[in-house]
Amino acid sequence: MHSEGVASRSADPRDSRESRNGTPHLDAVSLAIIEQLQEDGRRPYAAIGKAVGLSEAAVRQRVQKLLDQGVMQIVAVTDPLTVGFRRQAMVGVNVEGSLDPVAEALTAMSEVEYVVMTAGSFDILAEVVCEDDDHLLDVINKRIRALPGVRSTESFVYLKLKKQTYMWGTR
Amino acid sequence: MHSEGVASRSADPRDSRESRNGTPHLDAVSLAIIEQLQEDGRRPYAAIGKAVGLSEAAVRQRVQKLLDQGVMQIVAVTDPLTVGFRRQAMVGVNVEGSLDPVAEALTAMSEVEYVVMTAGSFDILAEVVCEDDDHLLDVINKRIRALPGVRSTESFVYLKLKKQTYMWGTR
DNA sequence: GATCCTTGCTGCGAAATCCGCAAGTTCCTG
DNA sequence: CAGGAACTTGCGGATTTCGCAGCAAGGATC
Repeated sequence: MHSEGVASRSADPRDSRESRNGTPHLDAVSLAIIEQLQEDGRRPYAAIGKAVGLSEAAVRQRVQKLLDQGVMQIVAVTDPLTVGFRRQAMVGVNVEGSLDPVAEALTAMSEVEYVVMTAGSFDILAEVVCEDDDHLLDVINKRIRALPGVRSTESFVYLKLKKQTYMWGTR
Repeated sequence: MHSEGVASRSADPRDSRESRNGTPHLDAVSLAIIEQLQEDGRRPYAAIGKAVGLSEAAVRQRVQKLLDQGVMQIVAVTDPLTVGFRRQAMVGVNVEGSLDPVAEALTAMSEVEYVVMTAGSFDILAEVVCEDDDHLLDVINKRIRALPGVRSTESFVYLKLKKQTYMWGTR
């Protein structure tokens, strides 16, 4: 009952509650704004406002807030291959002891694009982006396996990237 | 000798050659433009031009071409959790027969964000983004495992996303 | 080597957008 | 009821975007 439509005047951008990790919930209007910017990160505020039923100024304020809160970022994304990174791999890591130090160390590596803790036969999955085979080998064998707490790793070298989307909420 | 500096007038944006898959190579200036837009996808062309040593119009043309060619896209990216997708998983898939049909089928699913063919103990890795446990269960057990050619799957449910970057080339 | 053609860059107005601000309204909360 | 938050409308001025004409460099052709 707190939002009878996308253009409802009483919609609260933060939707009162907060989720467990402290990140704010988003109402339908902010979702719609994000979807607009997922289609085109440079779309003008007025056009977004027309699409979601808000004034240009309001959209501007919302976008700024979403960016400040870190809920969303507007960036250029590329196919790594095109930009000169020819070897990528997903690395499954098994850890003994606490996961956090290992995850932190992985996060600190510039070659590591993606770090996620998982349930399953790996404790951590990390995506590595490298310039060539030597570089990849170096990162996996010399740096990741050398981290204290790392019991074992398994690598999945990328052969072909088939899909890469950034369209959460746009379906 | 075809590029003695970032601001060189004779730098060829396509760098003459093409890579094996037909995607054009990028010269240093285009790389620099991409880096600027990776920091802020809405940065004005004039500011980028100042940073990379090009006129505003030239930057505009280059960016447009990069977008048209599909080398880069400017989009809003979010943490899926914040946008209401509470369950994510990486799914390793083993296939009997040819990989392509399976990869295509995965690519066609809206819940699948990421599909990559790999070397290693999985043939394909797919990242799945779902709203809740039921949704995730449905996608993995009913839809992915049901695909013809899928021999087995193994799931890694995400517990915590530690890092997510889009900064290829920005190091 | 002269010519043609393509590509990329510059420079420049005109149009559109962004940005900050102020006043007024509505709704919710303490 | 007072206070706060969010939105709207309206407004200029600064900035940015956009389209176009002109020019220079490089390659291809004859």
